[in-house]
Amino acid sequence: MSKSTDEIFKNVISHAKEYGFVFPSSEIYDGLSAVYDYGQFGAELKNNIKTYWWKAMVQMNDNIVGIDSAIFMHPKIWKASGHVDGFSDPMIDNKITKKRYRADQLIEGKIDELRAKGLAAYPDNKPIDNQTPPNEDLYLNEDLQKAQEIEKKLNDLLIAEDLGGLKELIIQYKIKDPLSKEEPDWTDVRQFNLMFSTQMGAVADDADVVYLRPETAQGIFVNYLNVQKSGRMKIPFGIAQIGKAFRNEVIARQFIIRMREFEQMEMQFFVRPGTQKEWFNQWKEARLKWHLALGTDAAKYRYHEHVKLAHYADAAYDIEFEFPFGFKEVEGIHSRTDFDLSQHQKFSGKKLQYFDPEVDPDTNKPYGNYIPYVIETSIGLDRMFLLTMINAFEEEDLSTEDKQDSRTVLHLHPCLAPVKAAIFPLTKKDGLPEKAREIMDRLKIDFNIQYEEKDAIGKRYRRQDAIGTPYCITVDHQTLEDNTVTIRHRDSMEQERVAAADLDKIIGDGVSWRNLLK
RNA sequence: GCGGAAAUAGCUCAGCUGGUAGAGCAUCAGUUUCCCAAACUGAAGGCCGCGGGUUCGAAUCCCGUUUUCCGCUCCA
Repeated sequence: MSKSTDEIFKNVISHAKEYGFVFPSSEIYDGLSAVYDYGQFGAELKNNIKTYWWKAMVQMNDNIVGIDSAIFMHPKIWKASGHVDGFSDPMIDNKITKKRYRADQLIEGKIDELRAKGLAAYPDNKPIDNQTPPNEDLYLNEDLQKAQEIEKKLNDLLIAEDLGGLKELIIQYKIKDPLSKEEPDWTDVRQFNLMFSTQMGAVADDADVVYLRPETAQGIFVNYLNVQKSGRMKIPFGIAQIGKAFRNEVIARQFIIRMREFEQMEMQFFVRPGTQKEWFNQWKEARLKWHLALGTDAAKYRYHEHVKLAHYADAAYDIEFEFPFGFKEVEGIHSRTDFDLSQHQKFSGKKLQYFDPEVDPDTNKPYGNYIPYVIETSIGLDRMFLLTMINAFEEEDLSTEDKQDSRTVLHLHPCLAPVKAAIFPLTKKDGLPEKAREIMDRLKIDFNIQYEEKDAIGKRYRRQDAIGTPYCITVDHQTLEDNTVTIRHRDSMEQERVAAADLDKIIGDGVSWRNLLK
């Protein structure tokens, strides 16, 4: 990361705060780590991004519908999804090297080491899978025995969630810091629960633990049958949702890139098994197009293929954006197989099958009952927000030979801009304010409009540039005579004189969703 | 959570070896101004992050604490 890009990122953050886009949460109480609030313009921009997504996904696709599921869900859902087990890790630190490890992985490392050593004792009869000795029962040597013994203890401790036991195990078998030859000084093993839990019910004794959802997807899966039946949906079809999710990140930093409370825009697309690859490719392309339609330089985007796939996936790509601190994931497109629905079928005991009456040309019979496969598109709204801010942000040098000059401008797509137009009387007298307000009262029905009469006209233009307002309309003395105004364009800073009556159409065309969705 | 750095007006900062807080911009009121910032007059704005200690006296020295930044660790 060069200094200047680092600088830009810092400037975007302070710009976001200074102009009412993003504030640190609870700031007057010293803040709350990794939690942020969206201010007056941030909320508008965020809403506009949501609208763009919702229109592109739900409104433009007649086989996709949107839902809004609750954040609280039955605790069993997170057992079924694997989050209860997979989302909490026992961690241990070496006080000497200051390195942190997952305690279970440290022990597994020891097991692997012992195995390798033990297996080396069978030179003539190399085991095929590098794990099992040639004849386990007969020839278990000391190292292999020990490996087996530790493995069993590890599993027991993990199931019992015995953190003290894990530490004892590490000390007992003299497990070293893999990165240091020195004798390690271990801290206690601590559990990092990535899911937030809370209690349901006012009386604590009776209360069951419920989790704040760590992803919105499960709210879609558990409603899959409701939506399919009530909407008479036919495969392939999708369910979209925008909503908050919560993760207790070990380290949550880098502004709104990683927050404890964040918002996701997800769509789960249900398809016939065997067709997932084709749909996966289609959504992978469609989603990148959605990003590029905003006019972002394509070179700032790239796909990143997951080589190591999660247990439920058979393909996964991320869409990454080049932030000032490097390429980071903004959106994931994952082929989730039938894992989630199968799990929920198993844990809930409810059949989640779909009867497909279409005839398979190969067998001449209907496809019949199956659990659909799922293609997921999941975009982080807050990351999209930051991406949009960074991409739009420019400190423009307008200096001429006689005068130093610069402006800070957000080149937001007009559809996303928080304020669509600002209206200024050129001066505060001669009836210009009244005229300007009259025009504004008409425009504000359709558009988010700001009115400003304070300060020099140039200053007012620059203030609007800083929040990305695409149009500034100025009422001058000529307006009083012939009802024309000047309209000034943010990016070019050029002005034209138009009839006040044409403003609705000019602004309307400029901020129309047609520009993005056509 | 660990290590390093930082914290003074809304923002950017100054404030030397301890002597009771200052600038520019921004804000507010007014003046000026017929189209691209920083014109004029005036005003307001500070638990010097918080708590404790040393001292006659602390923004300044010491200890603790909180928050932020930069690394490390984690990331479905």
